Amino acid sequence: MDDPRYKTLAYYERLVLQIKREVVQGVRVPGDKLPSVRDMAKAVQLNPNTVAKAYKQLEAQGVIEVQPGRGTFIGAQTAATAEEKQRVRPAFEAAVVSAKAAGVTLNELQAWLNAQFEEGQA
Amino acid sequence: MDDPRYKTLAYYERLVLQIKREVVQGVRVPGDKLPSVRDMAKAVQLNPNTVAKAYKQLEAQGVIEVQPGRGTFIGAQTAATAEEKQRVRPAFEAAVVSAKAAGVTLNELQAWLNAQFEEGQA
DNA sequence: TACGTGTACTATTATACATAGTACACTGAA
DNA sequence: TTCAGTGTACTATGTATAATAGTACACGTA
Repeated sequence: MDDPRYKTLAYYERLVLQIKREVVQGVRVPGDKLPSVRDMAKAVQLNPNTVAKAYKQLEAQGVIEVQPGRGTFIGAQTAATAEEKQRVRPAFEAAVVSAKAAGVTLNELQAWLNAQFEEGQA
Repeated sequence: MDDPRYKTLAYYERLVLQIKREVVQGVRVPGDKLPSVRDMAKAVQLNPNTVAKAYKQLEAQGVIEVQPGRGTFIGAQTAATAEEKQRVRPAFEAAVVSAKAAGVTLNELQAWLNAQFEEGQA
């Protein structure tokens, strides 16, 4: 969250992705408390409303849980429901199509995919 | 290109993805001539400028080739350069992270990935 | 009570998207 | 040369989203 524009993702989208990465990599584990909207806003140099927007989206996707009056916490990593798969799959397939159109091979994509999951084991 | 908003992708982005799909699936092969900006605009019910924006992006990514005064053609599918990999990989990894955070397993993502490449063989 | 929490609301500014219309430079064929 | 077709460039307008600022509310805990 430093430069004027990242050209691809909005601020709140970048924050959403960053928190997802930390959860996936085990940096944040279920039950961990996230900084408050105001504290996170100071930490990442954003407006509290922008952070709230990111939190709201993460909650809608089941990544975090909001306990009114207490704060927000990392949710338990449950298996994906059919609805969640239906939400995530188009974006995944679009990324695959773009990569394939650019000339990336299946073997290479498999390597990228496995690398992402090996990170989580560490 | 039918409804008011697809909620995720802009019109020109959807057109870019659609043409990539057709190239990846073999519906359009290298050397094929794409409809002109004006004809495609009529076909997909969009403004010629919006189609031109999609064509421009496809050309920048090496998917199509513009021959001034003649038209646009599907380019030869070459191996991905280091720059192209660097452009495509972040989007792929972001999709993987979101899927993993939603609870999608590695096996399932591998299946989705393989399915996309099996389509191209048909 | 007092405090911290997420949330809701209005308002403003800036950017991107999509449209419309016009014009230009280029190529190939009549 | 002339003409049609091509991609491209430009200005302009209306809309939608993003990000900001500021204020206020309902909730749960110490």
